[in-house]
Amino acid sequence: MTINTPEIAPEIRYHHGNLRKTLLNEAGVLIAEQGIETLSLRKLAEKVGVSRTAAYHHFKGKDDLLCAIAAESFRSRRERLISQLKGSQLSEREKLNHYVCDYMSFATCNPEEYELMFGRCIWKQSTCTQELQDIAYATFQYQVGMVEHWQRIGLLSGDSPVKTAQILWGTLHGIAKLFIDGIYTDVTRVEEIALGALPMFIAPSD
Amino acid sequence: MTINTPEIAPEIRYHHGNLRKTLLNEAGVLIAEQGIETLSLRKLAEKVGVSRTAAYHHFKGKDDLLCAIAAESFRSRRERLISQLKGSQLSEREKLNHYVCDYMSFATCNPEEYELMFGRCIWKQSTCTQELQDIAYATFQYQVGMVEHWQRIGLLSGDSPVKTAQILWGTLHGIAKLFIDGIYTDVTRVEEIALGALPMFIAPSD
DNA sequence: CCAGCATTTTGACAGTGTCAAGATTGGTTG
DNA sequence: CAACCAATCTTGACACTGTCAAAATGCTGG
Repeated sequence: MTINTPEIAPEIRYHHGNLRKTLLNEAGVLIAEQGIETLSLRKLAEKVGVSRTAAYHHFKGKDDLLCAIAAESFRSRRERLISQLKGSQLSEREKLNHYVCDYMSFATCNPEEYELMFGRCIWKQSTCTQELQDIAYATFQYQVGMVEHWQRIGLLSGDSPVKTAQILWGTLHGIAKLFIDGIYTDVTRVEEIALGALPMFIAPSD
Repeated sequence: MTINTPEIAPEIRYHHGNLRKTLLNEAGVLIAEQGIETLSLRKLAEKVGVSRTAAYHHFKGKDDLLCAIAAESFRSRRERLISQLKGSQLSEREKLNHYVCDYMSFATCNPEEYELMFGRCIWKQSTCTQELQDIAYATFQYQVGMVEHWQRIGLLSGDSPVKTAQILWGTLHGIAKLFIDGIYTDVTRVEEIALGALPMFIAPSD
């Protein structure tokens, strides 16, 4: 029995093996494809090939699953931020430009993932996971650090790094959201608008 | 017949009389109280004292009802904008300040209404009413006109009025949304942040 | 080999939006 | 005044949804 390798020929078994990770992955695919509000645990279970309530032994409920996906997104986003600014022979001004473009590109290319990370469906509930809160706060803090650095070298204006970071983030977030939510329809100009907003933050040279 | 005044003693009648308006009003109350995603047509019908599917003879469906509420909000918002800037002995700079504060105040004091007007639940669907599109576009155009005026008198910087209006609106919208959606929790500082962003748009006073 | 435990399933319940068909009423026309 | 008709509302039903309790199943340590 079970001489056939189960990972090469994953036939239907009662114990899935790594259902939690599979659920997270497939849920991410479904969300990206069909949107975050039309995701249902039942559709997800059917797609994975498992019973309706199987997910409840790996997550406390739907919100818990969404929080786990969002936390994973924050982790990957934070690592991308770090790797982008570490090894690079770009000038600081180019790095700032690149950061803005990358932020808008991520938002417009992965609108449902962005909505999940920064949308109300997670944060408005009081059921927000501590894990998610931690990684999200860490990511924001890292961005505050970036702003602080750009202020120190005289690239960005403004007094308080936190305040400046809040305004900068708010601006990018607002423009992105107006597109993602379908109020602005011309997606090709989202980066253009964001870059147009950037000079307001730049300190007057000399 | 009908000597007894039906508006003073509104006993239960088969024909409600003005169900459409009542549904709109009560739906607005429910949304403001309990949030937009927890609004259900059945709860609404029960509150109004009518059958589950009565609303379907006045609206094509839930989306249609939401669009009608949002359209009404846009109308009232537009009128408020106009009346604020018309009769007022404030300086133009004070008017701009007032506009920003009022925008943030409206968003934070009526978060669910704001979410309904500018959130994805309406605009992402393809079922957006033509009436809603028209009044929303008119409202935005009015704001573009305001920006154009402030640019002409040298108060606001930037070249294209549309572009500047997009960035300004995006900034206010982003900050408001970060609060409304529960990412920023300190609501008392939302106006402070928005006013802190404003100087970036102000033209340098030669 | 078997008991215990983690995992998965089945059954069920309360909600939801929405459609079709029937019931009631008010206004209009003969 | 009466009869009809269209507008309005209700009842019934269906397919979904999230979630819990109890039963079934498979893995694993003793």
